[in-house]
Amino acid sequence: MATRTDAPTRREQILREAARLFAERGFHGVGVDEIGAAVGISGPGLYRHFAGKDAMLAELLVGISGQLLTGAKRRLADAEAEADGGADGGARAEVVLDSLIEGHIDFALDDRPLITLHDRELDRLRDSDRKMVRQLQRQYVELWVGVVREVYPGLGEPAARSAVHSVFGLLNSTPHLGRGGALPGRGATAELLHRMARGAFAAAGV
Amino acid sequence: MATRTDAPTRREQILREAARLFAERGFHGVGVDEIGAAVGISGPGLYRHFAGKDAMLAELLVGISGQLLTGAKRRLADAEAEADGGADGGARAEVVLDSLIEGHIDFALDDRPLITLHDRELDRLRDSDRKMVRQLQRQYVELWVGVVREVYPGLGEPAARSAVHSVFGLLNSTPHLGRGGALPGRGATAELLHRMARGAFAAAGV
DNA sequence: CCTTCAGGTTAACGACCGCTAACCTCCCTG
DNA sequence: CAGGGAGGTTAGCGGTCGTTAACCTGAAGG
Repeated sequence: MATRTDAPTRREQILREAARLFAERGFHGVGVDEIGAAVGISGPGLYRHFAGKDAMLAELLVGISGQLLTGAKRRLADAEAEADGGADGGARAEVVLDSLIEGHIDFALDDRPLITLHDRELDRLRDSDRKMVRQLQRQYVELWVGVVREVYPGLGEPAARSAVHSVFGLLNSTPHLGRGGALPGRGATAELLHRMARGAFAAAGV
Repeated sequence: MATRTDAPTRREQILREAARLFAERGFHGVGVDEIGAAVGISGPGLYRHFAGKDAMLAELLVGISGQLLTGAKRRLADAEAEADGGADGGARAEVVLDSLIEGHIDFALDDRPLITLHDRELDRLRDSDRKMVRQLQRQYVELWVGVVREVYPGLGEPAARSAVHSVFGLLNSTPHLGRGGALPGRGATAELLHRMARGAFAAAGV
């Protein structure tokens, strides 16, 4: 894993602050002057880095969806490679499912503003960008559905897809946990979410 | 139960359409002219019924929160009255929890736009309205937490609160189930969500 | 040393939006 | 039948917002 030690570029800085502001007050609720102020430059200076306000949102959403999908594919491939000796497909699927859940939880806990934007501001995109994001999201969902149905063969495809969407709703609830009296540490929260997700899937699978 | 057969008033009509539009494109993304057009009158005509755009959102959010809380209190009281003979508190708590889940699912399935607004546009309210909504939400959560801890005594209060928020995230995922390939009927969806919620709680409770 | 260019600045334009003002038109009622 | 209020209409004001234009500056490169 290539951990970055260099300073974030101005572009990345802008994207980070824009994501935070969009998540807090909504896309239309944030002005470009505010975004500029958040990174120390003023309003129209942003246009040296982005074509417009829409372009920032597009890059954020495409980036999120792509990152989620790429991570999931990697986890799937890792598990395949690791267990190429053992013939027990069911047990391998269980491991993959746990890995997918863990990855999604990491994302939901570390990038709450992005997780918020992800299912809130999709309709503010240009048609082409929105189609791109939707396609990435669909691939991500279908990857989960495949793994879930391997672990719970009794589950039909529509039910599995509904179950996956619902578990996403469960995992993406992390922004609501912030306000007042959450669990002590990040680890405990992650573990609780993981157990609940597995419990929900188990209950869905007959 | 007093089922209404009379036609909805203009006010209610406006609130319904406003809720739908706000949920689709966000509070700031909808103009008053659009809301007016959706009910057949034009722009400023709305001001005969509401003090302003903010007032519509406020009435919607306060109404939702109040309705959820009132329904939950009623279900709690009903269960207390119904089981005043049997001394088995644990079994009664189970029944109450099932009833709470059922009520929340009904709401999430029947009023998807409202459920969407409920956790998306809260920050667009005036301070006093926002405090009111937050208080109602908090009471609703605490009512759930009490019941959940009765069913799963091993669960600490912070964990129970987190679990409740997460299950809300699961149940409120219904807007995402609409797009393409959902389950056949409303009943099947409700049943699946119910099972998953119970499974999630069970997995949370050690 | 001159040029170039990345990355800023402020001023200002045009569009849009929430809201008010002024006016109109039924319908109900004494 | 007078009149008054409920519920509309259109015109327009004031403010905000995204975007562009024009200009400035400091550092790199030949």
